[in-house]
Amino acid sequence: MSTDHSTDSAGPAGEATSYDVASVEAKWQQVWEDLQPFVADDAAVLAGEREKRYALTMFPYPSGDLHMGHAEVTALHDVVSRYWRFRGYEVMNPMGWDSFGLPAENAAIRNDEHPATYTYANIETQYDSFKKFGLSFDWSRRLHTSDPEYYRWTQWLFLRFRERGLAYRRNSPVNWCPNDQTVLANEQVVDGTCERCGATVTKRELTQWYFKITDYAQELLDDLEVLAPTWPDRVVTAQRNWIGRSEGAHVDFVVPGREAPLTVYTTRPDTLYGATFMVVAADAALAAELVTDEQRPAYEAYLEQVRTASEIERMATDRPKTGVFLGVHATNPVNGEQIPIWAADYVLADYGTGAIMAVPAHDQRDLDFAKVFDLPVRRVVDVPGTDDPAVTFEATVGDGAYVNSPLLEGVETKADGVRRAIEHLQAEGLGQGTVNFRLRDWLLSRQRYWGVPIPIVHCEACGEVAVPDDQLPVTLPELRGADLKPKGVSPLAAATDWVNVDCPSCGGPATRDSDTMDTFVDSSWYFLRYCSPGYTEGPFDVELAKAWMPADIYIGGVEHAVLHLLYARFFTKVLADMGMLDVREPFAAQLNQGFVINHGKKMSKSLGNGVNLGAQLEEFGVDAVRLTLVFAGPPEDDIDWAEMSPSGSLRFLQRAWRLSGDVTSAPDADPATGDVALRRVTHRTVDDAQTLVESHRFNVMLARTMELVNATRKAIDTGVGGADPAVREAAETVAKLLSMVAPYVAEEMWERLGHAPSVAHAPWPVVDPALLVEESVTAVVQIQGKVKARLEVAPDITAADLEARALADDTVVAAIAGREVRKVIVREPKLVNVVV
RNA sequence: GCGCGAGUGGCGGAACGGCAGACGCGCUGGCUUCAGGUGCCAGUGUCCGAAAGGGCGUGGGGGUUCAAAUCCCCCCUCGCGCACCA
Repeated sequence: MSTDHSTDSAGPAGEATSYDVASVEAKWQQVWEDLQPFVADDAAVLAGEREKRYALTMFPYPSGDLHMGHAEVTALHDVVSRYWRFRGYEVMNPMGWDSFGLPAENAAIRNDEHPATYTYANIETQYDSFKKFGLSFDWSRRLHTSDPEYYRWTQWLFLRFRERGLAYRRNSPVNWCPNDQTVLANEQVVDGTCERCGATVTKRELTQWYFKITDYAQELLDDLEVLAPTWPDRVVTAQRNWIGRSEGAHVDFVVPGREAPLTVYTTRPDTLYGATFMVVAADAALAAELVTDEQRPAYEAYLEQVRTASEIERMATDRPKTGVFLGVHATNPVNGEQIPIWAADYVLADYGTGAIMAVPAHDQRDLDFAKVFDLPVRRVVDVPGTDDPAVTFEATVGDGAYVNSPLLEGVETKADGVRRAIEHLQAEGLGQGTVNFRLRDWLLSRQRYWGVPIPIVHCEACGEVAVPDDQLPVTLPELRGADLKPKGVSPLAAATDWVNVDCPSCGGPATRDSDTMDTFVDSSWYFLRYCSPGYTEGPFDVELAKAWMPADIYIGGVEHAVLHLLYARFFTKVLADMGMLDVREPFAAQLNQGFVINHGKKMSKSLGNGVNLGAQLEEFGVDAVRLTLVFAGPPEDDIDWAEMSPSGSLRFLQRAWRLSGDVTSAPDADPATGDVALRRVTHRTVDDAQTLVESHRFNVMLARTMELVNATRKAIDTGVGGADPAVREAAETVAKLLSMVAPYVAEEMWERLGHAPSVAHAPWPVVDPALLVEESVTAVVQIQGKVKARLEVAPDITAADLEARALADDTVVAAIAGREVRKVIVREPKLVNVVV
């Protein structure tokens, strides 16, 4: 189908009735290129000449060309940034590429080439598409995280973090993706599978680099309160859950024959009398150490079984509990009872102390375990309305009277019980009140090629040695094709020329760390680099970052609710502690756009239901596609492209454009001499548009713009006519409002209205408050809350007058029909409610 | 299981506690047109009615209020997030 929506056809007066989309796009792309209208002026902001606004959108990964999702998010971004520019702010509006990562590496293996080939070719494709899309980005700030000039500073930051004890190496079981042959951060494991490729994740014991994000757990949690008013609830909640703060106690259990006590973390120290056994994580070192020789074969067999079980199996909550007795006992500190210590996989090695006291009566998981292995169940809280869990096998968790608990006699609530128990434990030196977090340290090592090399050298004599700052960047060796195939260790390890170096410290033989960094490291600070992209003295110019930060809005997908957004917050806090930033939160406000879906389903290659952005642009033009995306509904909602009408959008744009041909007054005509009724509509529309854009209700802003177009059309055809200056004012206002969404047609209108480009440089219409006051308003009269009559009244009518007019109205009198008027509520000038 | 969020015409969606359905899509009829498309005019929640007019209507039930799509409680449905975190 090759529908031509843009053929000029002659109207009755020989006037063109539509514009040609393709030629208009070509024309204005060239003009914008020449004008360079969107470069942010650092000097103006540093000097305090203009207030700054920093509009940020999550930068894309360069896989293929842009798709509908990119189109939507950048269309929304452009509304905000163009609006801010209109309102006189100095707007920074950058874009770049998150260009390290696996897809490029996999493509390189497939095509026997270097990952950079795929990466930079796609970047150029996307760059051209962004330009065609008419976005007002400041391309002078363009960056790519895979450029050595960029990743030099990623390495620099890593070294600074390490100096502060915030980057460290340790040996521990890690999530391993057998397909990508690399480790994954906890955050990248989704339902036991690799977030990227979907392969079932397994565990491996490896020495890996970590960022100590847990040092900032409390602050990351606390500052969510600050963000809550301007961040989406779901993001704040997701982060709060992810950080997972809980309050409880460490309790020491003496293990006879062992010097150190076995310490557990519990949120229910008040149920200590009900602890009838203990469980240690099967894969924790502790379990291997505690097990008796007699039980060792059984334990090792169990451990083997646990290790080979996939994450998916392990995480299935309804699967029967498994475990093995370790052959040892511990002493319950409050009653001296000897209780058995078991190993099981339902206890996690890396949460709390990796060991728990099991209170089966009041914890369902412990009860399930007790049931399987026939361990005793002792109720210590008598929760009203429940039966003994030992009988029902339903653990109880509510408040109740403590039983079998001498220390807690007379205590009635859980909160009091916990408090009393902690006081006792602390007084007796048996334990400590404490706080625990679910958040783990961020595992950043990756055994892949296309990422930032970790700037560390391992020397036999000196150990771990940082590459000196003046030797940064540690650049990637040139590897391609089959060299990059995953082999369980980083491909860099095989590049012997690159790996073998002299120790920077002693000059002896040493090897480079051959892992690369998680690409989330790259994206944790790119928004700072935008502030001074060419800076060579550090990752960013501190003065400029202080001037531009925080980003006033961050637009992007909600899929980054925990990963990227938490990491970026962490980096910002560390950099603030280093004195390089004076904000502790990077993103003042956030907007999560919905997905563009098709026929009710997420677009995907496997479903084959993708909508090709390029084809849509070809058929309807950039403006119509952008208008469709922004008008579809609230930005947070999903858009089902199958239910949208880009052809309707184009029809509207043609209708708006036609206005500009019907204005016959001079460009400098004084609007004050124009028709007041139309001027009222214009000024009311501008006033509303401001509120609507600021509250991100862009779809309603467009609805108002459509109403203004309709009103202007009516004025031209059946009202004051095209020569009235109010018509010019209205048409110019349409061009400006529309330019935030449909820049091509807006420029075209602006030019046709006799102005020099660009409409983006035109002043925002100043709202005349006098024109916001309506000549008359429609007051409704309700009887018992039902509307019975409407009255045209002056906006400044008094309550008494309005009531009198309402009660004198014929239909009102008839509706009251002699009944007794009990009460009259008057909300002048809009409403009267009569209660009879 | 826990936590968020959302339910409004045929559809996307509007609506400071105060006229429900703005704006648009679609559809129906008419004008323009050789024709299709475009453009223009009128209509379009639902029920009764020829009309005037009236009844009913924002997932269901209850409540607060002169007045509830909007606030409160309970329930249902859908979507999303987290999930053996002691």
